[in-house]
Amino acid sequence: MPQQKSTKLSGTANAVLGLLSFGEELSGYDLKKWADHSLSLFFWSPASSQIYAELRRLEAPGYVTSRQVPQDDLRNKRVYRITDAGREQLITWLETEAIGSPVLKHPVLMRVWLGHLIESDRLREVIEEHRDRTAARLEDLHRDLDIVAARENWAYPELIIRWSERYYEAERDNAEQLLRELDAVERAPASNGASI
Amino acid sequence: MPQQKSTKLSGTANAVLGLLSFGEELSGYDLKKWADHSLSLFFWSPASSQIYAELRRLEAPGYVTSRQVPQDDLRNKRVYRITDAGREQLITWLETEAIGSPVLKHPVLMRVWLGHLIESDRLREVIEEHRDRTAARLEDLHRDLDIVAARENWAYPELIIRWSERYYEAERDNAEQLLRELDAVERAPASNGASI
DNA sequence: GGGAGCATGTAACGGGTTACATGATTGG
DNA sequence: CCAATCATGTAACCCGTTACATGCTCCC
Repeated sequence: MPQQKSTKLSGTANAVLGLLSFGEELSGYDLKKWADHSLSLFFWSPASSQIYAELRRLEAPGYVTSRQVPQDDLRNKRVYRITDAGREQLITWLETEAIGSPVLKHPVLMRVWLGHLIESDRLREVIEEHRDRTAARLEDLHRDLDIVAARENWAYPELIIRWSERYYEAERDNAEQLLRELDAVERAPASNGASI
Repeated sequence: MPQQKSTKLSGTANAVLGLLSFGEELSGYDLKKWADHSLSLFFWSPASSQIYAELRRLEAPGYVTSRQVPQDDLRNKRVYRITDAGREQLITWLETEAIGSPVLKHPVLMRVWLGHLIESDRLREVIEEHRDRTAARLEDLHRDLDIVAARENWAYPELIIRWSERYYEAERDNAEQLLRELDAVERAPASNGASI
């Protein structure tokens, strides 16, 4: 086994390893979809092209193994499985990697922040859309919960989904509250000079 | 004025322009600190080196102007001010740039997700630390609110801080709830096989 | 005297995205 | 038959970080 000096893996590489750490054999394609539903809740969902790249990067030092799956059709499909070395690498990463503070990139709030440059009806519209998308996402999430809860050994992912439900509820409520406060600001005695 | 074809600005460049859109003359150094307190709430805080780079990139097409400020000492300080063209650019960006969904990068949740690879006491510790840091951050934020509320024309940034307060409160409560659910999971009839 | 903060950068690097390419199968 | 989905990648590019360099001044 080619156990060369581990050239430090990126966060994304470890995230992919994490996806595989639940024990299933998955293809790059599977991983992408899987990532869209789980990873995206607290990390982000890497582009498919990167997932394939990471898989190759993980296979070289032996953190994953792959095999070609014979399909009934002519398509070729390659599935990956985590190795003991891979699991160990992931554990070490979790232990040693510094835990930074959460980072939020929120395009809607960016617009609110720059509210003095946006027509106020448009701003309200953006927030309302966000609130509605959040509510919709919440329903999807609830469906995911049922799926995950049915599985054995998925207690921790279930906690993530429960957490995310609370998170999205708060997001929805915060948007609602924001709309109320926006009303107050805009009917206030012209304190915001540059406002449109 | 060198109004060349605008080579599309990055999100960060527009964020810096946003910081300047409140009308003050600011140095790169100021902008960095300013960003740490406001931008970081809903975007992220760029490295200082990048702020300086963006400023140069913004000055070339005339979105900002700068002037050297004579100090009493020998240090040289350059302050930047947004131009009309800059304000227009920012407005256009806000109107045309697609509003993506929020992205959250949350190292603590990543650990929860991979709870089956972490010693359970350690996991609990990580969450508790996160809860406490969040609570501390909440107090800082409350101080920022007073500062911003005292200013004229800062109604929108004030909304952001209010939103962030609610956000951090939810984060703190979610962490607390997570700890309770973690108890339940770990005293449960061994459903999580690979657990340590 | 020395450390913290002020102030501005450069160079190298890597990580990740977008856009594109290819081709097969399934379902309406 | 056409769109959607399955499935895997390559190449170009940019964005942003890290690490470093420089030198001042204020305050203990």
